[in-house]
Amino acid sequence: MSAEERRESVIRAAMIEFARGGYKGTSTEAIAKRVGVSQPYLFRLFPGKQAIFLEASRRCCERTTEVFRKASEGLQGEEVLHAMGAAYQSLIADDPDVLLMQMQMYVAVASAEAAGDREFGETLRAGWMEMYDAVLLALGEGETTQFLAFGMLVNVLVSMGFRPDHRVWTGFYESVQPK
Amino acid sequence: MSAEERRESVIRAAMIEFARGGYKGTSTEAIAKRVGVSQPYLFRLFPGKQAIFLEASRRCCERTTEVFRKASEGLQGEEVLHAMGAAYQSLIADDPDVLLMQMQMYVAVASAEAAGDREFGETLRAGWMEMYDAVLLALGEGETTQFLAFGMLVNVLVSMGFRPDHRVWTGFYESVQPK
DNA sequence: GTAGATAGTGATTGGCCACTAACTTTGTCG
DNA sequence: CGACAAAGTTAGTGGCCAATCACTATCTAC
Repeated sequence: MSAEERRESVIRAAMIEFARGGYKGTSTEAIAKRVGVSQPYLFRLFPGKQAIFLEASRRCCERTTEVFRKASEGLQGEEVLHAMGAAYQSLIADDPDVLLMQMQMYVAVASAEAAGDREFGETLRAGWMEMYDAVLLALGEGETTQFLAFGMLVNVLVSMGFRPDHRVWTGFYESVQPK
Repeated sequence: MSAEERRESVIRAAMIEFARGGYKGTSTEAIAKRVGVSQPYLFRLFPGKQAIFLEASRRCCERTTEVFRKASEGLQGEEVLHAMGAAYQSLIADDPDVLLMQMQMYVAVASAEAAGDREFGETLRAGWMEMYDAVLLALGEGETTQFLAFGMLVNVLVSMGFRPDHRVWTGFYESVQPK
């Protein structure tokens, strides 16, 4: 397998492992195992652990961005908001790790920033802004913030492990689709 | 100093350290240093690292809950929403670690859950629900979800290190206070 | 003053983990 | 064939870290 293909599979494996264990809580060994490759070989493909995390985070943002772009394609008005909500819902239904990876990215940036590393966050803010702008383009100034806010609440509720039948979810659905 | 007082100061120190470093990224040594006590002594006061994190998380929820209760006291209608928004804003202005600790709690629960530990999350969901119910009592069914959603977006934007003059914030303020 | 409890420390250990260095295997082309 | 490169491995290292054990100091009450 070519180095480029390997890098790709490492990033995919890293997304899963980092999503579940966090930056510090995931060993490069765990990623290597999932890829099916020896642990030291990761350091031939990437300069270090942080670089792998960074790529996985970027990929996570890109994937979400793409989902929003696709969902809003060719739609207008009320329909767009509904389609994008549904698209996000089905994204996290079929791959919950992208949601968790998002959360891990947020706290990783916060920790890096607290430790004095500005650069790490800079890259990820850029990735996040692409997603932001995709939503902005689809929904316009008025509804973008609100859409993202509800999205972030979803992230938190899922991360916290509230089951679908918990009252926080029934409250949530009544709020996004008032009768 | 009595053991109870020490436990209290450990929890306060832990909130700061865990907020910035996360669960895995914070050493018990760092907490002990901040308290001004030897590292092994922490294990006299708490059964283990996880127990310290759990207490710090609970404290973080309680503190937020209290802020919301106080802010809504004696107010009605439109005023309550505004007061609670302002209260949260001033909470995180004078102690940003509360916000970061929240985020660390979310991902820590997610990681524990992914590793098969249901119990850890159970306790923290209970703490979170107290905060939820404080908001529910103050704002009612209609606005609770929305208020929390915007709060979670604030958490994310702060964690990601977006500076106050960044356009995501101007977009945010326009959305919560439309002209 | 001494017995017991309470608060606290120093030294250590076993395990994990990111990363390095040196070596091997597998095409591939002249 | 033989040489070169690209893909990949085994073995090892230095550092950190949660948790334990055995010990010390201080106070209080009889």
